[in-house]
Amino acid sequence: MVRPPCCDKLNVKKGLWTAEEDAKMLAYVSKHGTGNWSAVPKKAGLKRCGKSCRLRWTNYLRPDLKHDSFTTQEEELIVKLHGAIGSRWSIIAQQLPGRTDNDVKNYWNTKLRKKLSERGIDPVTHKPFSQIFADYVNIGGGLTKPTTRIGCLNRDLKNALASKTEQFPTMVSHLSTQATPPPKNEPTEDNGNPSFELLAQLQAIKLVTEASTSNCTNYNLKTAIVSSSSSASSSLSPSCSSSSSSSSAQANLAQNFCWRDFLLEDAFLPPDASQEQNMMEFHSERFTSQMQILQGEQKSEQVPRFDGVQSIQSSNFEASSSHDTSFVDAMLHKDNEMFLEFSGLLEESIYY
DNA sequence: AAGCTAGACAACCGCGTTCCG
DNA sequence: TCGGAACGCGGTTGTCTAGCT
Repeated sequence: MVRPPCCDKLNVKKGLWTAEEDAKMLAYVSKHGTGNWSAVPKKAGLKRCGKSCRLRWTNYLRPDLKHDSFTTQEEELIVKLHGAIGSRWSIIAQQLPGRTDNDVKNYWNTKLRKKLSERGIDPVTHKPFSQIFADYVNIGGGLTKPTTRIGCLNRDLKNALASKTEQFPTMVSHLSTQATPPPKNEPTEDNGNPSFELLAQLQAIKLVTEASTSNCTNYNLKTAIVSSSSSASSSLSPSCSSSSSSSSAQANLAQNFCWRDFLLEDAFLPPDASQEQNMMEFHSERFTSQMQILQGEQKSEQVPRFDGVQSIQSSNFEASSSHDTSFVDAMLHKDNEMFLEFSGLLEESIYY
């Protein structure tokens, strides 16, 4: 890869920042503000690349950052949002004032993932492991190529399987003999469904936060959106809403999409929802305004609006249950389609 | 006391997107 | 319209530290 010009110098310093460097950085920003990071090292007298300066500022030096540990409310919000939109750390961090995407990401990777696993919940799908096991057993008999399925199981689940050997000896043994690593490009943190757009993601977050303020926390709204959002276009910028090529696809998806297919029982309920009231109301308001802006943009561009809120509220919401078509089923269906379409390629990669 | 290990977190890397001349 | 630079994001790696043997 070609290094950015600002990072091209051999004498650029790497590694941890010293207090002296921090002081220089702070002095520079307080005087000139942020922006044009490539010029910052020179102007601030730092032997760092601009990228490193920006990172240090955004992740550590910014005065509005919290440096204390995460609260229970923050923790629960992260879990809910991760369930709703996957590992979109920057978006999640926006809902946590004073936290950066790096903070949230690190906290998730070091604490929350483990915590969920210990509670018997798969941190990727946010479903109880037992349910995933049940799904697997249910579908297992009809599979012609079980090795294509196991790739869907993420490493947390596999780890959990390892620890559950006593409870599920037959299945674990089955998996251990048939498991093959997923293809390099196979998404493991999301579900591989076709893209939905930023709007759907924002609506997902709104639903999550609003659900937490009301009494309907029994519904796993977050998981409902996983399928629509976590494999959305890699770009979350508003421009993707204006993409003409995606508009028709978006309309089709909106027509064919059924939230019910992805609704599950809530796997992670806050111990005391009332504690979150203020925080959730705050986030809900923020999202309402964000939504209004986005919806305004969409109207002006004549892009069909996918109204996930209405979809859920109107008819399908009350029908959600874990015995409906599940997230795992949807993944497997997609997997089947891909296999049929690229059978030659997949055969090669699976049976090596 | 020394060595080892795991956890926490800071920082880097690579890549996609956006901006701008 | 195009190409390069800048920016932003998510995944990964590196470093430090506390606890254990």
